[in-house]
Amino acid sequence: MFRGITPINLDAKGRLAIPTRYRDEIQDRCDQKMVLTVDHRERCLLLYPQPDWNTVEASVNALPNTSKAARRLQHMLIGHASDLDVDGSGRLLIPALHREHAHFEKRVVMVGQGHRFEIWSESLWQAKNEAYLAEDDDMSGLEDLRL
Amino acid sequence: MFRGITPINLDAKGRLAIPTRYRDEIQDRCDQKMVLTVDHRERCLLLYPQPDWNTVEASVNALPNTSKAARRLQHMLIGHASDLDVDGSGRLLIPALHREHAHFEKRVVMVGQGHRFEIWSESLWQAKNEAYLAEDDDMSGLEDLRL
DNA sequence: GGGAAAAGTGTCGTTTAGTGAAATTTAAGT
DNA sequence: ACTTAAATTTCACTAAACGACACTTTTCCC
Repeated sequence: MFRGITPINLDAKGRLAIPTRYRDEIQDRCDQKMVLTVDHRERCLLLYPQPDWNTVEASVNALPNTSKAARRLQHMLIGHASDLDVDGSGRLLIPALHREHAHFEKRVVMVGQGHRFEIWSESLWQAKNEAYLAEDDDMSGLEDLRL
Repeated sequence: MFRGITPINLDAKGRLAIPTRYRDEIQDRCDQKMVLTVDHRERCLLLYPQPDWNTVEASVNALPNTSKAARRLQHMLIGHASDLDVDGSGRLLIPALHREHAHFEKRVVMVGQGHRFEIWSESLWQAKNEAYLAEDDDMSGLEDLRL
């Protein structure tokens, strides 16, 4: 399980060095084979170990393509999915289009989300957090939740 | 399986250079013989290895042609299909009519979609993505989906 | 039918981006 | 505090993509 948030500097070629504490698990789980795609509602990227991605892809593809929401998901998630290999130094080259899509400059944050990671431009991430704090706290539908 | 998204510049004659990472697979799969057609609901082109196209064509032809939707599919997909050979430098000449249909200028993106590719004008692709991000997030019917 | 122009094809050279390795810096353990 | 190991940054090399050029073929017009 991936958890925690790590700030990372991309290098001059747009490569992202994976935090050391995740490397063993990634090695075990997918033999360095990852899949990068975009989030369909936020300007951030999603990084899956390949086996986990395969299940996501299968369930998205199984949706009825009469549904508009389903086609949107298929277009965004599947359309942007790219296979990436972790190199010998534990780095991933983020394709140029993905960097542009998520407005990456030098500093990004890598956010563990269980079986996948979110990757944000640091400035967008901060803005997002500020926005959440400022928002009204509408917890309707979540009344039974104990935090 | 074709996966990933690649930006490409068409040359002055409207030729598209296939990304090298796909070339071996295309060579194996169809001996450089591809089929290009148009999508029936988006302004983009679809590129199949010839054997994959043959199965698509067969199943579209098998549809009852009493159905209006079926005739539309046959008209669009089969009507616009054209055989293309990858040249010695790994390039495809996109016929002028297809370029016009999909509003190609210099920059296009090639999107791997499993057994086929979508090819978009870069500006249309970006516009489509922005539209999706801006859209209201109506996920009704997809409540059980785990991404 | 001949000529010219346009469209198509192939090759080459330059530039840019991707890859891998090396070296310096940081951290950790003795 | 010093040694060792590890991680990150920098540099150098390789390969792919781009643009340019030249040659071939077809088509349209005279």
